[in-house]
Amino acid sequence: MPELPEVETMRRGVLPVVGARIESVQLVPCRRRPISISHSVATLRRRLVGTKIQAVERIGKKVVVINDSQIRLVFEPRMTGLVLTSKPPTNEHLRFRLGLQGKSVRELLYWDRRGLGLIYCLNEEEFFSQLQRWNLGPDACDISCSEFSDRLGQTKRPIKVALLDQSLLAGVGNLYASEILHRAKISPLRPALALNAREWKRVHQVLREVLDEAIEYEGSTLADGTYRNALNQAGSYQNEHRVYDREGERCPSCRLGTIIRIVQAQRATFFCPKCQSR
DNA sequence: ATTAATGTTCAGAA
DNA sequence: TTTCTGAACATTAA
Repeated sequence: MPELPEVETMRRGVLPVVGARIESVQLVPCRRRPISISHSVATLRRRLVGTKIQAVERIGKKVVVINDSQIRLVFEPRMTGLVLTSKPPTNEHLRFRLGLQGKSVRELLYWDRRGLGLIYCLNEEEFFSQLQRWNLGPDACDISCSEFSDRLGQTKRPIKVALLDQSLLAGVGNLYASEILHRAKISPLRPALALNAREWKRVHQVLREVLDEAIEYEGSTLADGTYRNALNQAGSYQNEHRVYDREGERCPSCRLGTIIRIVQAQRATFFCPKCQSR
């Protein structure tokens, strides 16, 4: 599920690799299909071994490791991927490993249970052309209110679906979209272009509140327990969810309605029909 | 024991 | 042009 808060937690968790020298690159042998990599392992080795890690950044829901020759190693965890610096949840689904030297951290690992994630190793030119292909909107953590409403307010798709469109806004996923709309008291079914300025302001404000809080709590670890931080510890924001996966429970906000689950764009949406009636 | 559902993304179709 | 559908894969709940 890694959405912005989980990916940001991963990024912060692996920051201690900055300054380390890359000693080895390993596509971990695994009886399942190997994880998708943009180039051959030989190319990765040529581009990475012997270089020093300069920075770890986040772009939308991806973690970007940059070395001192401006090669970017990009991890896209999709559904169940994790970037860690210590023991993964299981050895079985360990997919990729960087051996490190010179810092307290000895390795950077990529683990992925379902294996839907991707790893890219890109030089500057490749990175910027890939950036264009990704076509990501502004990051949900620092978009301004006017940019937010300008970009999302153009479509007649439901606001919940618009929030998930990474080309409009980067970082929000299925879980946080429901949480944000509940706090803003906006129905997920409303066409995005039908929101007025006051409503946009409210959604923009709670967007920041929810994401900042979720980062503070180190993300949400759902029932399947997949998501962990870089030290393989569960997040705790799931305890703060007001609607996500709480079908049938009393609405914690108005205390009158009951949380329901609907499907929009083939994804589960949770909301309170009482206080999110419009 | 099947079947549906799970956080994401994208190609290809409508 | 915009929006919808299904698939990639592994695991669990019904």
